[in-house]
Amino acid sequence: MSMETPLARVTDDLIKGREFATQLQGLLRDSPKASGLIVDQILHAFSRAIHAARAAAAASASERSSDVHSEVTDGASGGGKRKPASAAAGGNGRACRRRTQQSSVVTKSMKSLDDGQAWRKYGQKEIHNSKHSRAYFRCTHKYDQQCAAQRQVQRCDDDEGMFRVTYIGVHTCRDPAAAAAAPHVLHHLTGAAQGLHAGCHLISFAPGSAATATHGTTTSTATGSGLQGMKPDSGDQEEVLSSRTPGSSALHSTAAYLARPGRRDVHPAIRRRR
DNA sequence: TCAATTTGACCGTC
DNA sequence: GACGGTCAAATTGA
Repeated sequence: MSMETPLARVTDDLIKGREFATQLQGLLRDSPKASGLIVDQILHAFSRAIHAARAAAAASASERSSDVHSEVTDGASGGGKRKPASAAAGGNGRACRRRTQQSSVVTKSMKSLDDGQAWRKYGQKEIHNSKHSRAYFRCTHKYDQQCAAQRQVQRCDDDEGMFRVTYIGVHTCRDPAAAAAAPHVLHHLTGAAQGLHAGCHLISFAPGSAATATHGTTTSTATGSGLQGMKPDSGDQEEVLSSRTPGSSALHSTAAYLARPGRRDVHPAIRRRR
C-alpha cells in the first residue's frame, strides 16, 4: 500500500476535489448565479476540510511512530466508532445490514426537513441518550435509479425547533422534473462530472439555498417523533464530516415541495404482498 | 386499490 | 448485552 497517512490521503483527495470544483466553476460561469452559489459552497466546504485535515496531519505527524491506525472520521458510522466493515459482508441474506458505504456524510442543523429531495422513510429508532427518536430515510429512487442517498433526521435535544439531519451518500438519481426545468445546468454538471468521475453523482451541498430551485418531486415527510409539517427554511448549518466521493457533486436540488406526503413512485422491491 | 408509513424484529458491531 | 441500522409485515390513508 501507500506510505502516506490516512490524513494525508484525505488532504490529497480534498485538494483534488477542490480543483474539480474550481473547474466546475469555470464550466458554470455562464450559468445562472444560483449555480455559482453552489460552487461557492462546495469550494468553501472543501477548503474548510482541507484546512482541518492539514492541521490534524501536522499534529499527528509528530507522534507518528510505526503503525498508524488512526482513521479519518469515518463518517459512515453513526457514532464514529466503528470498525471498517469487512468481516460483516459474507453470510446469510440479512447479513451486512450495517452501513458499509463510505460515501460522503454531511450533518446539518435545520429548522426544516424539506431539502427538495424525495425521501422515503424506512425506519425509526429510539436513540440512547436522546430525548427524540431518529428517523431513517432513503432516496425514493433507491431502487428504480439505484440512488444510494440516505438521510437521518433527529430533533435536537436542546433546541426542539431544530433538526439534526445527516445526509449519507449522494444522490445519483435524476429527477425528471428538475432536469427538464434546468437542463443546461444539469448538462454542465453531468458533463463536467463525467470528465472527473464516471459515476456522475449528484449531491446537494446547499439544499436550503434552493440554488437550483425549480420544481420536482418531493416527498419529504417525517412523522412519528414529531418530524413532520416542516417547511423549507433557511439558516441551516452545515458541517462536512467526511467525504469520499470527490469528483462529482452538485446540484440535484429540486426544491419543490409537494405540500403533502403523498405517494410518488415506489421502488419495485417495496411492491410486495397483498 | 395502491403506495407510504409504522413498528417490531433481526442483525452486526462495540 | 446494549445499541444503532435495516428489513419487512401490517396498517393507514388518499
